[in-house]
Amino acid sequence: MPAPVTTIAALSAHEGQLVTLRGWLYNSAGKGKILFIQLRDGSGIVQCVCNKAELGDELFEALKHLGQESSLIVEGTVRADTRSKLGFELHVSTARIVTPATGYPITPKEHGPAFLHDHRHLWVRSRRQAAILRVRHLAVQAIRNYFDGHGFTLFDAPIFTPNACEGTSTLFETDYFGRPAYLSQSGQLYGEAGAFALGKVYVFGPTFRAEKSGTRRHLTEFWMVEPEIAWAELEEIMDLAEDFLVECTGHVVEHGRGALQELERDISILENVRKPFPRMSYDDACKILAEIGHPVDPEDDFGSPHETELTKRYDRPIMVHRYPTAVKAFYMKEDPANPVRALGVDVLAPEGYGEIIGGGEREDRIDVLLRKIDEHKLPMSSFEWYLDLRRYGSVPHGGFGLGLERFVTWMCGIPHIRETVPFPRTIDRLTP
RNA sequence: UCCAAAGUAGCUCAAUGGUAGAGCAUCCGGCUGUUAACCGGAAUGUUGUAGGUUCGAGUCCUACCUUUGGAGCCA
Repeated sequence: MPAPVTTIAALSAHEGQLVTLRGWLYNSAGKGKILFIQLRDGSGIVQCVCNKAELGDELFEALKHLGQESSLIVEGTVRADTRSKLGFELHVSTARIVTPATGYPITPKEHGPAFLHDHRHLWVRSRRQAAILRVRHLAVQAIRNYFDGHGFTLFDAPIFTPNACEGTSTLFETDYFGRPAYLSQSGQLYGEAGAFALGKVYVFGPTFRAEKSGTRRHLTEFWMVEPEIAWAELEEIMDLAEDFLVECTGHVVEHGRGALQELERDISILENVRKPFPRMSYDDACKILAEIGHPVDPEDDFGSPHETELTKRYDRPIMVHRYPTAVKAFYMKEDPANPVRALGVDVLAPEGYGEIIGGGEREDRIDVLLRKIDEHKLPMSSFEWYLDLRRYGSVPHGGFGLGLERFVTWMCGIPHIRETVPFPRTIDRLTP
């Protein structure tokens, strides 16, 4: 009678018992008549001890010559052992080789990023990559939990869109039965329609940007969550962004401690993400930058080196609000107290991670909106449906967009965004 | 799009303008406590592509391709 199947993550509950594990050979080390196999099953890695005298010559020799990532099923006794990182190891009584593998390209030694990304379909098997993808999963879970638990309704926006949402970014054009269609660069305008229908909604889906940005903070395809709330003004949007980030960070830390430790993340920095986040106007941020020796032209948006210098001064995310209207999207509401400033807010993550959230209050007055569409030289006909939202019972409203991968990059404390998605799409990478 | 750097064995990298090298991976052998094991042996090359300079080019020059980092733009 075969021993019951379990997983490596659940091994501690089976100490002293005979169990079956199914997995892949992560690494092995022969020592004559004893063989150590590091078995990976997706839930963890455990050392399996094989003894020649107990397994017999034929099986022992077969296991000894098994290449990295060969799949196998092992049956053995779970034993506590202080020499194992896991605290347990499996003393193998028998094994079955499912599919032997030879020449697995990703070895335990170092590799360059181009090679690893060419083998992304295999690279995701490695400990570090698996840990990052677990953090991503927890981040998505936290985001859904937060909005679902705060009265928001999921409101899906289309991915094929007839025109630019903002008119600024470059879009991916596709052939839609003979006419052009564009991959969505934001679900926000549709989210606004949802907010006037359902009160509080969130759009959560993939977003596409054809900008030729080849930096460690950019993907051409990424996931964005965009809450949108009727009756909300800028202060309420900032309160929401703050509460949301505290909750999501807390969820990742609470449930992802093991993964974060695998990534050698300094968890104390994430535990520091508590209210209140420092809030400052763009003009005040410019003053601070000037004081610390990084002056900026206040009518121009500051760049990413300035952003980094600013965030270095704080131990938690900061919120910069009221940017110059001229550099912001047409739909952003002008500050009635100072029309050259817009009621927008960026949330900048600490440790140099920078902008993870952009949002604010939307222009709710149709006459101003008509003027802004004209000023931005956008095709009025494309926005007729959007203008209808102002024609039929417009109210103050707003929201923000969080870049999922940027949030995950920060949670993991890793240098590059491309490792936070299973198959990254960047300016020069479309495969695998 | 702009600026900078780099392309040599399956991988990571060496090689003063003068015979193409090492470690790892692979294959063979040895070892009863390894953790990126160790020891011995074997095999591994159109030096990104196309031109050019030179007696001679991996090395110098030009163009192109690819990759990496950064800027702008953004989440």
